[in-house]
Amino acid sequence: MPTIPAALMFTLDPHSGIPIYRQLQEQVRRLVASGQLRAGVELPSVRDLALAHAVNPMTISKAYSLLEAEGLLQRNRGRPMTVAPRRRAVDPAERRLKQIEPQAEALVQSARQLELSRRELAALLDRIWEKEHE
Amino acid sequence: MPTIPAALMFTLDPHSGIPIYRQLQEQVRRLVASGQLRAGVELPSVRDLALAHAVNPMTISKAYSLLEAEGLLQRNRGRPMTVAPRRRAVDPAERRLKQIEPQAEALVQSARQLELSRRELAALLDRIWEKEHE
DNA sequence: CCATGTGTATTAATACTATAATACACATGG
DNA sequence: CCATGTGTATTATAGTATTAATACACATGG
Repeated sequence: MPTIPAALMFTLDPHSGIPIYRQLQEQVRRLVASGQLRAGVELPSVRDLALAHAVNPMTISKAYSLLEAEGLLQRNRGRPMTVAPRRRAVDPAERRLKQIEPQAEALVQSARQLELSRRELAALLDRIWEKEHE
Repeated sequence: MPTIPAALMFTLDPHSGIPIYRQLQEQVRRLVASGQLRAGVELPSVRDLALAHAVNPMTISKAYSLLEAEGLLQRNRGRPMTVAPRRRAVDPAERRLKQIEPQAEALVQSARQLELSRRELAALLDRIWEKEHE
């Protein structure tokens, strides 16, 4: 039996303006890319996730379906979704950096529009990094 | 006559998944907060912006209306929108940092889910910062 | 066998986003 | 005066996002 509710691996905010299914989709992508979700691992059930985050089950299912279409997840009839077997177990750092790049570019643009210095931005990120140390 | 098309102050991407009107809204907020758009300055016309970014004029108008409701912009019948008079000309760094915080938190979360190190993230941001040096 | 657990398909309803084509009220400069 | 420039209101259409309530097919453990 799972002692830690796996449904809490994810952060879903219905009020963030970003579609819920896409929040989930991107987080799964990252956890798989980093190997925190390895091939064969079962994902939280649609109903559990939906319940834990007060969201409609079909919204979760939509994310799962898209991830299956991407080849990241594998559907198993009557059984939980699993992480699909992959060529590489873990994406090399270069690929993972590529994945986060657009988000980083957007942040830099915001910082410049706010006329923050590079050091102010770096300090902010350090502070947040510490605050969320696991 | 304006030599530099002011419409290009903004970056609008219809395919980013973020509503266009909100992209514009947030960018204006930041430029005002930093004083790059000072009180009294006229904003690009709805039609110019719409044309320059291949977007519907009403989408721009929606952003302007929301910004006017926020008190950041001022409508002048028959005349271009202007930046509203403000108590402070420029937000102090603290307020500007507050404004970018959620975006920074999201980036840190992504980096952690990708199991990037703090230094890898910092290096990426430095690289992007240099690349977009004005 | 069957209760319980998977994910999914279906259909309906609602809200938000964006486009489109007009039309209007107002201000300004020639 | 009036062409031209503002922003806006209106109406309609389309696509997307989300919720909701069922129902189904399959797998597993007792």
